[in-house]
Amino acid sequence: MLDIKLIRESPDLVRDNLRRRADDSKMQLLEELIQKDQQWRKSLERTNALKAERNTLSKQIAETKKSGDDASELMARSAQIPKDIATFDSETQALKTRVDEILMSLPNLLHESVPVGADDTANQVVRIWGKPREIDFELKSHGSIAESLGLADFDRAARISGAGFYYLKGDLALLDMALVNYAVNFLVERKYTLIEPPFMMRRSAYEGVTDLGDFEQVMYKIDGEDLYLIATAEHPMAAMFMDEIIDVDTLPLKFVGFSPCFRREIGAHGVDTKGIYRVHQFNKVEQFIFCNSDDSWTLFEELQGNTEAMFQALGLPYRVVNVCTSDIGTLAAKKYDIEVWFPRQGKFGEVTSCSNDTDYQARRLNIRCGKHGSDNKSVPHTLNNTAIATSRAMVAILENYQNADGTVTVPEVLRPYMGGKAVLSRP
RNA sequence: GCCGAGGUAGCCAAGCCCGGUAUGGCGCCGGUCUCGAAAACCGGUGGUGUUCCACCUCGGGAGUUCAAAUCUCCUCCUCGGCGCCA
Repeated sequence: MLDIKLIRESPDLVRDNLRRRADDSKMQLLEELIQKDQQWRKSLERTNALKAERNTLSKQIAETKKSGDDASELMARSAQIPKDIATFDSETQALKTRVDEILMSLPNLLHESVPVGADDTANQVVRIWGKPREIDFELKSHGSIAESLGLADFDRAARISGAGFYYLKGDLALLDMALVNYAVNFLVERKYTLIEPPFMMRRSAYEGVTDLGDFEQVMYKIDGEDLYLIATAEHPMAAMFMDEIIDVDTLPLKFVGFSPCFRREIGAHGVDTKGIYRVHQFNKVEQFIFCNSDDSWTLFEELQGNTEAMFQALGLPYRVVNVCTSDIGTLAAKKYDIEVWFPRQGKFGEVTSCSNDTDYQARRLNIRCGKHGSDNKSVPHTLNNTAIATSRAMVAILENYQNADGTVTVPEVLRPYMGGKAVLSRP
């Protein structure tokens, strides 16, 4: 959520920023917001004047009665006011409701370095790390590797849960847990506090952490309950301090969360996406930070550095892209994606996403920072980055580390988490 | 799921029966004092607006009333007990 004061004081700054997204409907909403906000303030003023009159009369009545005099004339005058107040009040509230509604639907201000573009081809490559292995045999897709080794069962999963689900078996299930443990240990060593969050959230909390469109497109709702399955551990970590004031001396708060992630939308199917590339459920280790506004750009690079260090240790070639205006979404001011090399598809694919949401997400959640009782409270910045989403990471490992004989080598850093195992083998 | 008790400012409480517009303590911020700190004392410490002023705020909503934290109804949430349970 944007600061309404910023919109009042510097509407052109907001307009110019929004123009970069080339979204006419949002621009119209902004203009409506500016207009309705002015009307709301006028309406509020009139309503308040009436309430002031009522309060004054009320006080006089109380005093008159206390001194034993007759207050019936004052009471008769006062009796007219509530009707007028009710009329003005409902008008004021209607305007305010609309103002808030628009405010919730406007996107964050973009950082100046975000590239402008109409689709993801405009994403800007920031750097490339590593070189794809030279492979002189016919590459298999991750799904057929896993199936032929007996390490995954997609058909039975589809029968009992539908497409987009999976059974992982034996060493592949172990690899999943190894990736989680590796990422958690890596970040705990760097002083991030491990969080195991709730896997479901109420709507009121969820509206603060994400785009309203996600409710229709992405999230699973529990039937008959006000509960949604989380799409990422980012969400419960962000909402953790909803409606609170964080003691400024404790910032920055650095967390590493672990959770399964549930998502309805899985997109296109195909021979290379059969398996665990696009799924309704996957495990993910996620980084999250609350910090002072001055520190967020430094910490943004720290989060990105953490994840790159892990993918380097895993020996997976990747590139980093600066995500463009059409692809960045509503919350982030800037976003880096890591795209790992998928040899079978012969292209880079997204495996992590690092966002600086500046004060936008915290304001939606009504989180402030400062000292209790002091005047200078402000809105903290929030940042999030994937550490490792195990599903995509496993696809990358299966494809990049596959051998001519159909086996898969285990990346060295993961072996301590797999009982020293160097090769994935049939159960 | 059933029964009970609760929800008041950053935290803890009072006020509710009997309606008259938010009371105290802790914490925190500022000041006095001090070489500095502690203590003590003084002031401040929810939100909004056109900020010397006014309005709103006692979980949320509706109602009664000139006037609601207080009375009535609805609703949400939390805690405790029972039930179920890894």
